[in-house]
Amino acid sequence: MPQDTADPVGGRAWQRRKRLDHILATAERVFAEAGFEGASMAELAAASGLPKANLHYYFGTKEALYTALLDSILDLWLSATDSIRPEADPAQALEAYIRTKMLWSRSRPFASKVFANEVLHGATHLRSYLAGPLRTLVQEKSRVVQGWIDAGRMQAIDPPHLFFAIWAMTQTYADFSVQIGAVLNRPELLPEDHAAGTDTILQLVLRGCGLEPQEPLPVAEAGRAAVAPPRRRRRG
Amino acid sequence: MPQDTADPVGGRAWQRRKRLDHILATAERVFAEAGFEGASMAELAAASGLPKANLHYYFGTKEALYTALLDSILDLWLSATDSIRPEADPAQALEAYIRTKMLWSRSRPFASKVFANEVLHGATHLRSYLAGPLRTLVQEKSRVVQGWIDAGRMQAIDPPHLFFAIWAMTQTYADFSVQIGAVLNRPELLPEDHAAGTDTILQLVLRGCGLEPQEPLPVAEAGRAAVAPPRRRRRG
DNA sequence: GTCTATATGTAGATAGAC
DNA sequence: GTCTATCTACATATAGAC
Repeated sequence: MPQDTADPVGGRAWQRRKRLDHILATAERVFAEAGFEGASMAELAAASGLPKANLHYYFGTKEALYTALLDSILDLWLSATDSIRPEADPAQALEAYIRTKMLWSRSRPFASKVFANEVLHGATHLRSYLAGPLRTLVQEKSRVVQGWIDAGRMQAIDPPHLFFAIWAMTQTYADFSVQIGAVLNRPELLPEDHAAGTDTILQLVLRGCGLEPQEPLPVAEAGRAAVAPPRRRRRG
Repeated sequence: MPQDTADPVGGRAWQRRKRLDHILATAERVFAEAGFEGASMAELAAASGLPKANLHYYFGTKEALYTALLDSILDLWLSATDSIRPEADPAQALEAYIRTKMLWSRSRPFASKVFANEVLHGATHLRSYLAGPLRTLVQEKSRVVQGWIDAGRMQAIDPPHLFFAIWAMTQTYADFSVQIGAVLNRPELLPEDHAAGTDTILQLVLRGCGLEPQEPLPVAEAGRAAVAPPRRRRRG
């Protein structure tokens, strides 16, 4: 479609950006489902409704498209730990972090899968990110957690490994959703499955860190996994 | 495949099996690092020191080789939950399960990665396994855990989601070892990293399920308070 | 900017000598 | 059983008309 010549409000740049975003959004899904090698430019073109040549026009190579996609995902990734600050309440901060991560597993499962696939296969395109910004972030947030421990505000635990555990537990609801769905006997995960997962992770992390759940929620019995047997309250 | 007539000690069949195992062992590493699509028959042949044509002679197609590899991994997978039996002590049973899974992440990281890659990309070759034997196993073991909960022997928790959490936390030390290594600033994970991970996971799961760690380390410090921070080293 | 037609490499798979 | 040489298909990437 031909572009107009008058462009008073940045219409052209805007249209270009819109197409780039459209291609990236499509690529996120396709690369998530097939991996980098498994996805072909023909498949990406078909999925985005464009001829192959257009993808090359916009991104040059398949690898450039892929790294552009990774970059757009990383922008999102680093901002999740905002709640973990020295002055925050440990239980509230960890709960907010876990809920944020679980929300992403539900809303951006393809982004999570692309990231997982890249790390799984050696993180060739992510080495500098992992050893740079991510490592720095973990060090910084680990000092915050260690500060809480030293102040007697929570049980001692190895902070970096606590983060590894939280990442693993939350991202598994995106990366391994096929497995979880098969075990729960569902074609795909339901919101209540994510809710049950969130509750489970919160219990493990908060109790595991000596942080009793704030106050048993009045509606805590709602939203359990359908496959799970009914839950009794406490022992005794 | 032509069978020989004279085979007094099974030498030929044994040699054949030995070669198959050699190819599968090599394929486990190559498929783990590159994924199914990313690995080529030429690469597999080079890695196993055989001509390409031999791989085709033994397995027919690349996909047949891959599914044979998956089968050999699944054989291993289902046996880890043996410690979870009704009459067992919940803390000991869960600890044994977690230690077994962590041991596999250390000793068979490639197997874990192949499995992870397959699930990540839709589990095309694993659907019947996930919805069949695995689902059955989880249901069975979930009943055991629910029995412990109903008997007041542990804190209430959603059993299937507890298993998802344990799988995620333990397998991340194989599947995402590159990320963990980068954050910990190591070229590859050390035994002590796995040990620290095991301790962290055990703490989260056992305390999270209301199961105090069995016996505090014999390193004195009499009453290790539940929430107190015993972490600080000797001060002076 | 867009898209058809095509160049060029490499993949999986096999034929056939040994 | 083993391995070299080769076939066919499809991958990425591009040339060049519009």
